[in-house]
Amino acid sequence: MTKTTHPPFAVTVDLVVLSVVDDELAVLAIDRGEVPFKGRPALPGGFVLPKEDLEQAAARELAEETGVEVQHLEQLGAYGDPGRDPRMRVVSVAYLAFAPEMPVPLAGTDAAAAAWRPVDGLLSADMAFDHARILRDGVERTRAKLEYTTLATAFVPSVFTIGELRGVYEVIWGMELDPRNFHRKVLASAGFVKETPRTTTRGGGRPARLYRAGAATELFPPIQRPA
Amino acid sequence: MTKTTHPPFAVTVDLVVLSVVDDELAVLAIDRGEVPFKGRPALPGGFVLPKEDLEQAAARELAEETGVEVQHLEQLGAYGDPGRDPRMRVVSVAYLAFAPEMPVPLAGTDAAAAAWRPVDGLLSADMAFDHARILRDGVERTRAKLEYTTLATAFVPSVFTIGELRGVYEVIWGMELDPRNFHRKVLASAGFVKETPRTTTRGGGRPARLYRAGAATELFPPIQRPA
DNA sequence: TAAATAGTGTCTCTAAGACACTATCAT
DNA sequence: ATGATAGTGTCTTAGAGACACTATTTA
Repeated sequence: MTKTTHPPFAVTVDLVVLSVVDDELAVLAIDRGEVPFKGRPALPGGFVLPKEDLEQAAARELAEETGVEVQHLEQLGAYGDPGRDPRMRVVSVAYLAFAPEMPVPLAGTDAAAAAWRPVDGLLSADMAFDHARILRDGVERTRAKLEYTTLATAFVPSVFTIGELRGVYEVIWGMELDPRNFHRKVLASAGFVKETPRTTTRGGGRPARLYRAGAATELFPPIQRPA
Repeated sequence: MTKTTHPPFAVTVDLVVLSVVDDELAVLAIDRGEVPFKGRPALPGGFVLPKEDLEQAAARELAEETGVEVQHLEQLGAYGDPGRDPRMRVVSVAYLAFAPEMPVPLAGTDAAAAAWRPVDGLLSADMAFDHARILRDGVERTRAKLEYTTLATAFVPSVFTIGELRGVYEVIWGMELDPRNFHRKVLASAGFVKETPRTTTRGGGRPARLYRAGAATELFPPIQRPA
């Protein structure tokens, strides 16, 4: 390190929390109540406190602003262009998380406007700061991770059918998958899903076997994304 | 964002610059001249200036501290545990870069000790701060990227043989690869390498055709890493 | 000559994609 | 019965890995 004096920065965390709602990829967003970017959609987030680590800060802000709790937070990257916040020099560390379809998040004390919003609509809207870029990066990472990890199970309830799991892939990849080949591939990927004795007819048609998430976190063989 | 006042942080960049030197994976490291961690090996890096973006800061620090210039810098992640620097709260954004085998870096004005050091040895040594963790993350990212990108060509001179390219994979993955299958796979991956009319006997044995890097950045089909 | 590396061909096996076919529900 | 979704089987083809074999150099 150089001996240059260290200019002061603010450090924040921002959260990209994704879910599949009504067959659309959705993200938790708030409407900004203050300038700058007043009234514009933004990702939840806030300042890191002096004694907490970055991931703790992300979990705290998520709970405070949206009432949502997630199992796993994954760092997406740091965003620090000068001028990304017009008030001061801010470096934001973005985190990525996933939630199954769930009721409207409990609006906390902080930002009553927290809600699931379709990602496509939000990316066409004018998001605050560089949040559109962060969101795009989060979606891209998510699409890639579906291929070689068991991430899809984070988007469905604890008990689910193969068809519902396929729906997650279809919504996030934005394409239809062959139900028969998908079925075979999921069962062939060791530890992806674990059979339960139960079935359901909630999708209509022949009753579908219900599964739980298996022990694996990496998929082998992967579920490849068609070109 | 919350309306909490924003505690002051210092923001730095750290660099993981990898190369293959003498058939070993090596990283640019300096020896710290000051407390804390005086005399211990560390990654090059330094404070981000008020008006520069993070990647610019990384490129500047790399040039200042080591005299090395690289074509491509890739963000590895943010490291911000409280206590990672005993002097103050510092969030460091780590960048990853690659260089072909080259002479000892020109020691700059700043840290005359900058040198290529074998990664294995450094990870056993006591690196300053959390630099061992950052280095490990950088190596892991590099191993993964060899599979599905043309990254390996960044480790060889502009003109190279398939055998030399295989050497990069073998050193970074720490395993031997079948020369015949590797050869076939490289040529089968469209745009990975571009034939030149020349050959060389610098490896001994039958003269090997020389290639340049091709136009592709992603490999299809990938060069899969054996289990 | 032997030893070394370069390069081609061939065989087997796995898995991806296309899709025929059967199974079991609701209406 | 029809239509929907679930699930199995079969065929073709791409690509991974094992490895026999040939080519061309240096010592």
